[in-house]
Amino acid sequence: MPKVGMEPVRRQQLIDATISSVAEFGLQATTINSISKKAGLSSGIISHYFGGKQGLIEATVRYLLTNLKHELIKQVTPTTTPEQRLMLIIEANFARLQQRSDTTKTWLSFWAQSMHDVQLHRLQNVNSRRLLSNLVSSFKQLMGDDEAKLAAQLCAAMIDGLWLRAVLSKSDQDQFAHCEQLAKNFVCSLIKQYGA
Amino acid sequence: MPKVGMEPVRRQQLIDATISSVAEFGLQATTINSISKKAGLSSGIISHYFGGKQGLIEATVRYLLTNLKHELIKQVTPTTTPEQRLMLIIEANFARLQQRSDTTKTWLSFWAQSMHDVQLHRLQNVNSRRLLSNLVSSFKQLMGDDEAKLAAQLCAAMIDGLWLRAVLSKSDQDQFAHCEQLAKNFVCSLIKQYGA
DNA sequence: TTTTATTAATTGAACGTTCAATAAAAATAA
DNA sequence: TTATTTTTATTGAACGTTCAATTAATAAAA
Repeated sequence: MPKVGMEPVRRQQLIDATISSVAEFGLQATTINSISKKAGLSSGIISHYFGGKQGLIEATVRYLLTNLKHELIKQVTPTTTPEQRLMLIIEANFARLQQRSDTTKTWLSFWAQSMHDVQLHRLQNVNSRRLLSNLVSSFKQLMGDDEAKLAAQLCAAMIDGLWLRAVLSKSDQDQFAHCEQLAKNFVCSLIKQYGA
Repeated sequence: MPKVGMEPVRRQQLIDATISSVAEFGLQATTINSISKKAGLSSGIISHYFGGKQGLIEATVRYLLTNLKHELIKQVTPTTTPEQRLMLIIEANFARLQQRSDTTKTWLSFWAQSMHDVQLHRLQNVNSRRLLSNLVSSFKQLMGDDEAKLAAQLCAAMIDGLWLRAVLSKSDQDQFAHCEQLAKNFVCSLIKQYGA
């Protein structure tokens, strides 16, 4: 079996299997056995590539976060207007679901766990602050600094709130799309309200 | 030691200890030992009063939910205006923290777990729908039915979103109070926007 | 004494980690 | 090419730990 250069392949296999297992069973019931079984690999391989279960969990979170970041960056061009940029931010955040339906439950599990895990909390904070700073810089081009900060805070809360309630009520794709539209409309009303 | 009529006392002791343990260690690391130790009781008592760990977990969630409900009901009087009622709803929801600082982490843990636990998901849904229906009925007295439904959805998302982001960033009491004020201002702007 | 409340000890299953063994590919030598 | 050695990738059984649940014993109250 052994071919050279399997490392990146195996790492991705295990990360995918982790997302799948956490989505299906929850973080609590996710074991190295449930992961390795889904990956079609042995349990020992986890320690070999990630140093242990905890290392794999963290790598999985990092993967989800960088994915979210790239999802946004790849869409933005020099000609993107502030309004368009705000819409793209919303789309990227709701696409946490659209691209893979099983990632939503995973996000929620990791958020909860981040309250009791220093490493995960650090990663979570980076992500949360990036969303806010992206929003602030976009709003600042449309209104005063103070208004922009307020608008960004409300917008971030609205995105997370709509997303959270959709996940918790096990919404389908259509309901998610509806929430995404609500978030966009909300941004428009913020611009109208505070816009210079 | 044994006195008669200890059941309600012990039950509450164990529920309090569960909240405390989940807040400190997370749901994952909460064991019948960590709970019973915090309660100053033996681990066997959990099975005696709750049939097992799962029974205690569910009883704890039920306790938190009924508490939230009572928090709201006890404030509402026949003379409460719709605007006042909306403010009370927000206060009750943010008071999930104010009354006890360790309950916030507990809420988040239980939300995440509800994605993989049928019983918890049922309880969570009841609560989520009650918030929404409370909001809808209040808004309906201030605007048209369709506008009220929309306002309620946005308001529920804003409450949960602000609350979630405050919890995840480990905000202090002051920052929570600030978020509560943002939520109230948001309700006011909804009324101005859609109000008849 | 009988009942009720509680503890402390015990059980067996499940967990993450470790590690010696193995199997296949790659590299080298013939 | 073919044979041999070395490296890389992977396995799965064994180990020690931890957990929830159960059990028998104990202590106080009725």
